[in-house]
Amino acid sequence: MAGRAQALYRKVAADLERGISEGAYGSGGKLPAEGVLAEQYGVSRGTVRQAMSVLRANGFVASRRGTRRVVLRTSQSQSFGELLSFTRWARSTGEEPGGRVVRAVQGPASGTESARLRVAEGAEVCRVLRVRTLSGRPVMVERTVYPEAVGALVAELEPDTVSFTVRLEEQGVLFADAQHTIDLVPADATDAELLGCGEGDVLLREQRRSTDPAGAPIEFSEDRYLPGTVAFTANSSAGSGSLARRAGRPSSG
Amino acid sequence: MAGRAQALYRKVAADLERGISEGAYGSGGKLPAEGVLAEQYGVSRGTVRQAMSVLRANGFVASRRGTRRVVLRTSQSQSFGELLSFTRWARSTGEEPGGRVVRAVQGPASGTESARLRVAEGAEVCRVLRVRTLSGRPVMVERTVYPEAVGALVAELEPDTVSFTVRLEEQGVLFADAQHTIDLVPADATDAELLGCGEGDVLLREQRRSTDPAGAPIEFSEDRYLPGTVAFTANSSAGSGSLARRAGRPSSG
DNA sequence: GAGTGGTCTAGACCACCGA
DNA sequence: CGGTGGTCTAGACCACTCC
Repeated sequence: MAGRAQALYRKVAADLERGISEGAYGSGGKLPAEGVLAEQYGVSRGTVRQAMSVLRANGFVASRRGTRRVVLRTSQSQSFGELLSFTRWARSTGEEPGGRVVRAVQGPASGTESARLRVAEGAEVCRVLRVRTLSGRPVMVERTVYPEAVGALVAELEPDTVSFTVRLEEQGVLFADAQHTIDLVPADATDAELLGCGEGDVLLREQRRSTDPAGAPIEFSEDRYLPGTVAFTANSSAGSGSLARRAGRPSSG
Repeated sequence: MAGRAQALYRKVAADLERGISEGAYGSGGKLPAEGVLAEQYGVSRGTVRQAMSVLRANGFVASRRGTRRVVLRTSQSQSFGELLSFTRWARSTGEEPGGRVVRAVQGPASGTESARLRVAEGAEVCRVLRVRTLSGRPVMVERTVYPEAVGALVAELEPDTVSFTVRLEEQGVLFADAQHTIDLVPADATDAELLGCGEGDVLLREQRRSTDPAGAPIEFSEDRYLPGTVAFTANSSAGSGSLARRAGRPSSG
């Protein structure tokens, strides 16, 4: 009963998510019991529970012993790809994304870089500085470091390539996991010039370390957004929250 | 084999997390196979997999078919309580937390408030404005709205109560899930006065809607931090990411 | 007490990775 | 080709909620 293009439990989860976002159960409404859903979909209770764990992780339902699951929110969820790719995100919001490479250099990894990319200190890495635009308006400055193997692919891309992420995926680079840190940082001279703001103005910073299915780092990126251009959302639960709060500036750049 | 204070899979997960953070497998190292762990802990493979799903959700391991799981990070993870409670968070970082109620009023819920707390429009809600301090230094302004039942408990707390969250939990209010939005917002006159910054200065905003195990909203809070005082971290994966990116100011306050 | 979700087991087959 | 994780099933017992 395995070996399908898409796992059964993912189809069930997707179907339930569709139902929820279409308001089939209402906001705060109750989902059918596991047993009922199992029969409806013709699957075992275990498969229904696997689907439910996806919905729970995405913040759609609350669940506890003794009562049926309750709808927590009805909005659609965003995909992993839209989180990693500025281009995909922009398009999903109806905006026209753009990007321009300001600088791309190769060189030996610093101590910080080698730790973040898990390569030997002094190993060659590829650094790219880009401005990202929405409908021509600069909104974000992106500083990305790639390990040598990925950097070789990046180096072959045209400077005006809109989405590096999409191109890398086409080359077989798979993004599987990412760790993010979100905080504030004052704009430096480069940020100010590229974004058209004042030096020292506060920007929203997202640092991101993406890894492939084998756990090997693909990129480390530091993105700085102008105020009012972006918001991040997350869900957390007592069982296992992915979101956490840290003190001050953990790795000020 | 059920009916324990803590589920077996949670003990296994906690034990593995401890091993990982103590470097027993190294950074980027491989974990033992599921079958091996099942035998070691004397549990079934299903229980080991449940434990692994916790580790995966918390960003500790990457996993794929064909090879053993790989350690992604070795740092300790924060608890759900430390995410929701400013006080617990501050103490976990070695700081001395403080809080002062600036204003606490009751009144009919606005349209926005009623939607956020899932109460009828015009239903009584309790609004609290507080300054939060670290070692006496103001770092955050907190605007929280409680539904009437919770507000009644809050109203009985002393104004200098350090942690409302902890006191509410003592009264039997259980926090089970939360949805968060993180973005930037300019300081208004109140923020500026309470935080000692300029009006219009950019602050980091976290909006949070917490619900109990039944899915009923407990609070809606809007917290505004001074730059350099806080950072949020999150993990996401292709399977089911809890983090997402949204456009502009989704619900500007 | 009936209904429901939480936990655990045992076993099966498959897809994938790497030697 | 053996080892490993991914998926699915069937069944069991328990804790909890609500009537």
